[in-house]
Amino acid sequence: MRDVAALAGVGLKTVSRVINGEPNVSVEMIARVRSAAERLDFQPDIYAGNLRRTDRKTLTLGLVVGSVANPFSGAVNRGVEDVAADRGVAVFASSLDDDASRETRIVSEMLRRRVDGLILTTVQKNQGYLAAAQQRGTALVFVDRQPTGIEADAVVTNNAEAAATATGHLIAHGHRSIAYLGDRSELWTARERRRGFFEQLGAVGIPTFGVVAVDGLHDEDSAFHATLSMLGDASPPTALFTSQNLVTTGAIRALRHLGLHHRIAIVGFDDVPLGDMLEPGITVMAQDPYGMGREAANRVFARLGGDDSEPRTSVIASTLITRGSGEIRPR
Amino acid sequence: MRDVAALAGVGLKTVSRVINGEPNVSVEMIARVRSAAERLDFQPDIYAGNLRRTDRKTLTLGLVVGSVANPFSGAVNRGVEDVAADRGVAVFASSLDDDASRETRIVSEMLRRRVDGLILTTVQKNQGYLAAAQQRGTALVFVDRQPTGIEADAVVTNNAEAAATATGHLIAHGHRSIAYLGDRSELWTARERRRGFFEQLGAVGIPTFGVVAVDGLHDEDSAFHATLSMLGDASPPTALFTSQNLVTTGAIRALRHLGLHHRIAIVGFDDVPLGDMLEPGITVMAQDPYGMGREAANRVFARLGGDDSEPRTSVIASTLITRGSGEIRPR
DNA sequence: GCACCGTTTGACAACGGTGTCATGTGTTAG
DNA sequence: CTAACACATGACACCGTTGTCAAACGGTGC
Repeated sequence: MRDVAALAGVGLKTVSRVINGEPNVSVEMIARVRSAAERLDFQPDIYAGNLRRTDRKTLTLGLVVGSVANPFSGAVNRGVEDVAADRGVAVFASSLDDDASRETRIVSEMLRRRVDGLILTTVQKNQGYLAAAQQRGTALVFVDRQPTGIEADAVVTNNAEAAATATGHLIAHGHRSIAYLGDRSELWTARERRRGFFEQLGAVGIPTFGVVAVDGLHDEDSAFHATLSMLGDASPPTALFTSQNLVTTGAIRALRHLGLHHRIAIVGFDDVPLGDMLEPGITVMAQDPYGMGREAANRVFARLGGDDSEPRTSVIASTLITRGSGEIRPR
Repeated sequence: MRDVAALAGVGLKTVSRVINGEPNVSVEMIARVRSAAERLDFQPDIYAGNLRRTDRKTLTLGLVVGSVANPFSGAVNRGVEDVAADRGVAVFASSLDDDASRETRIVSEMLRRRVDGLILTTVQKNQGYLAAAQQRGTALVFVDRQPTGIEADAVVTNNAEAAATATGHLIAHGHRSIAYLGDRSELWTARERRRGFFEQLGAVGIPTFGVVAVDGLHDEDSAFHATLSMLGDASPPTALFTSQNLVTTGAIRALRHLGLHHRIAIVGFDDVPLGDMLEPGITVMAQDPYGMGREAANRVFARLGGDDSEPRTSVIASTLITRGSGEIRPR
């Protein structure tokens, strides 16, 4: 900037004024500074400016998700980005792989970069360590998770309700013996879906003590093997409820492996890519990750804009998409 | 930091020394500063430090991709992130949607944030506008694109060669009438794949003037309709080569819509999620986006580390995955 | 006892910008 | 003609941190 000022033969502050479009600068000055800036390809350093600026905004958001390579996280990321981009805000995304030990490190890395807000899909049991950052003005929004040990906004799917609806769908098609294939129970979403599943069974009077339920499935492979061994039992279930997309594909793989994909019903939580083109098509309870990302970003900007109402939890509805696999009736 | 110094009753510089682990500080000082920093939950401002620091590194990378919601881009993103995270570098990802007008804005936004390096999947015809940034020391690496108007590293798939191999695979299964369904020809990758396709036809003596080729397909819908109208012709092709994953799924949808998915062969460029579970399974030429991301990040860090050799293009091989759809023989 | 040296510490300037304020200039009202 | 005022401009301090340098201190060798 000094170079620009020198080249244009004006004071530093005048350059600053022109660059930031402040009023009370003569047209001649504006032209001179503009052309000098152009010639030097001057780009103001956003962080240097923020050092002195009173609002202290870095126009930066941190997003912590499972993995940026996961389609669910990708859609959340995109939702956040779209809202942020409208305000000239850039987004740091970081993958956690559901590894609690990485969480603290990643978050602290982002705080060192003075992000204005953090959107988090946390895995640690307690998020109390974020209180200091929140106190200092960092906007905190949890997405697909309910925070523990701290009061903050959250954006979640109607997990229990949606799981109950999905389960009800199987029951409505005549199933009484439905197995549950779930993710690791440390995850709040997994517990909620499990709860919805069992509550629905209870609601229609299906005894829950005999229900086959496997937890702790976190990838295709573990789901594949869990499904195989489950269906090898003496009295296998007539339908499966899978609580997450990787678990769903793993289970489908197992059904096909055994040639049972036209006989055993399955409803998955979370949409599966190309789920409509399989045979049968995969019936799913589809979440709206893009909408969740948008809502989370909107909450962040509302907080940054001064909204100091009570922390609120936005619930984003999911939709049952029937494609065939959930409508198979038991023999 | 001033607060920490005051609380510990030491000078500013001493705090700085402790935080950065510089030598020649007494153990007693270290303990006093540490505990004060702890009590205030002090996080150094990385950008303020970089202002004065001589190396001037923000430990930040910019990544410009098609869309963070696209699985290909997601995998690239993850590859970049994994390499960057090892060095404590954070990644800004931004989606372009192949919209040339957004490119300049997004890049300039990143330069204002003083990213150490930029990894770009550009769409504009010319990247000469990046020369000034490159001059100033920003490491530039193009991924899935060959730069024009500037000399810089690139990481690409062996597009032409892989397209030729895929085409050869169809020819080897008896096809002589193969249609080409391609992306917009402004994209370098689309042109390369088209070239590989036609060169392979030429190589085995199939006259190319009669070949049905459609360009400009950029989403499922356009590919769906292009495929429908193509197969409604008097003498439809016996096989399809689709140059991109969305085009592939659009074409598959059309084949199923017409009930031709077991009669017309198809080989897609770029892998399709769950491609192995369709019937028939989808034969694809799978790229390695994760590997591309890693390689791109490695190139960036090599340049930042002082490597000033000639710009080089890394070619990442792709793999033909046969699953059924590419092995259908013509009637 | 004194010069010399290495270690520990803090004062101060600097990084690239912005906020504040004073100064200079031209215009308008009385 | 002068006071009052709005506009245009730049000098200067400051944001949070690190590089440089000098000062204070204790130990060592002569």
